Amino acid sequence: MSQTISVRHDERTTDLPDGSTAIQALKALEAVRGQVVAARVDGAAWDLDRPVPDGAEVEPIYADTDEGRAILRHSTAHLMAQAVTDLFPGAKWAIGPPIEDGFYYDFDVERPFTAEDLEAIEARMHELARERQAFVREEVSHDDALAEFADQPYKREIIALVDDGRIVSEVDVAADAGDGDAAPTFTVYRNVRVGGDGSVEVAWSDLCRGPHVPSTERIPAFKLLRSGGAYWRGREDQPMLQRIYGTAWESRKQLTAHLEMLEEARKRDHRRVGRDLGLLHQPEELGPGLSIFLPNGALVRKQMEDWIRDETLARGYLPVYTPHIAKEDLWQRSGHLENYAELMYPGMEVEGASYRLKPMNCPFHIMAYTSRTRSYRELPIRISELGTVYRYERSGVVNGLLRARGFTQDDSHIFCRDDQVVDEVVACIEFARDLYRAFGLGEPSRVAVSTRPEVKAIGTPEQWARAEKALEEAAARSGYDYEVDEGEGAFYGPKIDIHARDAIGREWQLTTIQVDFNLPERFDLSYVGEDGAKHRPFMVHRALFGSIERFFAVMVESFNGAFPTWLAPEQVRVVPVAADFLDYAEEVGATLRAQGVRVHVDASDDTLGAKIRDAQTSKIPYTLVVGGAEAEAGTVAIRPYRGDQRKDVGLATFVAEVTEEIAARRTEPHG
RNA sequence: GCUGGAGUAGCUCAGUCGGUAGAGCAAUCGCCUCGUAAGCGAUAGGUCAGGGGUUCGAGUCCCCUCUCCAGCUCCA
Repeated sequence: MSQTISVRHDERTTDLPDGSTAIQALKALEAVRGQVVAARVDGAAWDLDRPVPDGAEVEPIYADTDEGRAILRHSTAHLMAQAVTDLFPGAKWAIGPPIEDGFYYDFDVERPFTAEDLEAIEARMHELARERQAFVREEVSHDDALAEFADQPYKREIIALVDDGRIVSEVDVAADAGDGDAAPTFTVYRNVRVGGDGSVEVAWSDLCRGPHVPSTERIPAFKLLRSGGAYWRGREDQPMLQRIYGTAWESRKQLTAHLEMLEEARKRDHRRVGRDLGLLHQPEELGPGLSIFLPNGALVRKQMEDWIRDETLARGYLPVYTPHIAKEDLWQRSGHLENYAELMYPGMEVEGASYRLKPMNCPFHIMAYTSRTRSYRELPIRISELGTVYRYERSGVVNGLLRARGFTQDDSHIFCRDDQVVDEVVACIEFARDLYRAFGLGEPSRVAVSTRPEVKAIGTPEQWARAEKALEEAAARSGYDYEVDEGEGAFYGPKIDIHARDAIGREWQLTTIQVDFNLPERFDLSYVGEDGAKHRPFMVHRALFGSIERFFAVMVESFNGAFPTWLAPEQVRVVPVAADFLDYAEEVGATLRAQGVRVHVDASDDTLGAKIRDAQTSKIPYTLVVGGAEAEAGTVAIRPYRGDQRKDVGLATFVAEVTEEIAARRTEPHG
């Protein structure tokens, strides 16, 4: 055993007494440049107060990085669990990982938490934080871990799962594998009170892999957000626990900014904005998950639909229209009754036959394909439709337009040869990219390849492997970094899902592209090849908006109802300063209308201020104020929803500007 | 589907101890005719989500159902 150890950071090395901790090493190496919460030692996350081995490469983990925040949040989860244990004696605790923007911890308690409980827990957390409790890491044996958590059944279950080599979640498993064949070592983190006289008292302990911040006072800003039920290990056959969500940040400023973002998101809710701006109506009379697009909403939607119709035609897709229902036999043959029945509305008996509302459009597009013999010369055949489908979603999941029971997909099915699949999928990804750009969403935030589900998958493993390979190849060729979501594919084939972020940073799953080798077989699809023989085509399903309704909701929330001019239901509002100038206002309106601009002349007898306010709160891109001066000179005073007013602009100039902005489908206001 | 919370005018909300329903905005009508975010006045608007129960009496207390919200699960 040597008296000194050597540590290094970047190119520097230094010697320290044996037993030196990570923070001592970092300081000795002058490697600390900010608020450090933990270290990285030879690539592994490491507590600052944990001794480092000889020869270690040591790096700081800062609080203002994703990794640093995750550690901070994980520690905050422990703090919360300690507070819950204090306030709810007998509470059993399950797991408490960091998540995007926060953390949660699941508890088994006598009754669900109330809002008042959360306030009390948060208050207790602040008290505990002020006690400056140290997080102390301790390695314990398997048996000691079992004994220590004898009255914590969920912790014991985690230990058992580790024993079995099954991992619940990377974040929470406390075992340190890597000791070869030795029994796993478990780590326990103890929250320790240090008295003024140097006495120590263990306040709370949890089985946890860590690392943690050194002390509770190093948690600068946190807030509990909500509570709700959550199944143990996420499985419906398991007991329901009570989960508390919270958020924690490296500074009060960051916390405040995050809370403001949440409030902004709440205010932007498409159900609220949709009602305020007359876009949507969801009367109870229709039933859950069903919506009316009011005229303002319908005009926005029409622009979306026009865009996708024009683009699909331009890219060689062939339009079809298909019915909303079909005989049950069709759904039998497609496999939907076998694999998708729980999401389908029940049958309607008519003239001795049972009909079903369609949950998907594929069988209809297949009927379009099989309407006559197909030649290899025709492929790929891209059948396209805005197809409205109905899915009997479980009652708890329905959510406005984001999760509806009736919705419309910009659905296409591409029938192609084996050697065309990758090209077609790449073209779909590029199409989706163009769509996101056109609608102001920027670049995709996430591209994920979903593979064969463990349950409910049809087709052979070889077919799946081939289709998954094609999708991965296409994803790679598209140039985006992609992830693989194991087991998340559709029952008939693997898929690529594309996500995008909206104006306030939230991520949405929109586009889906799926390769299907199954339906072509079920429907015995074929084309005549160059060799005169029959061949089986592949099928690519794809919906770029995903659902028009969901994408519409994302548009509403991303733009907060203030649509770019080309999408806005009312593009220009003409406001006469007084009734005397109504004639000129009508003339301005007629001029714009003649150019296809959606314009409304405010002929009410409200005051000018009230009319301006109405136009502003309606988020109309341009308000034109006209009075004597404008009528005299043939000009308008322009008040854009965003940006500065411009007076004495010639009417012809404004018409030219606004029509150009609309034609170019700009997502940023002109000028 | 599961756990919890909530439903009062078109919207946002008040309604005390169980005593018979209220405001602002919106709407309608009238006055005002206005130069850049709310002029003034009047009128109308309710099966208090629906059903049942307790009570002399229920928006209020109890039960059931529906719908919505949050979370889980699921998903475009």
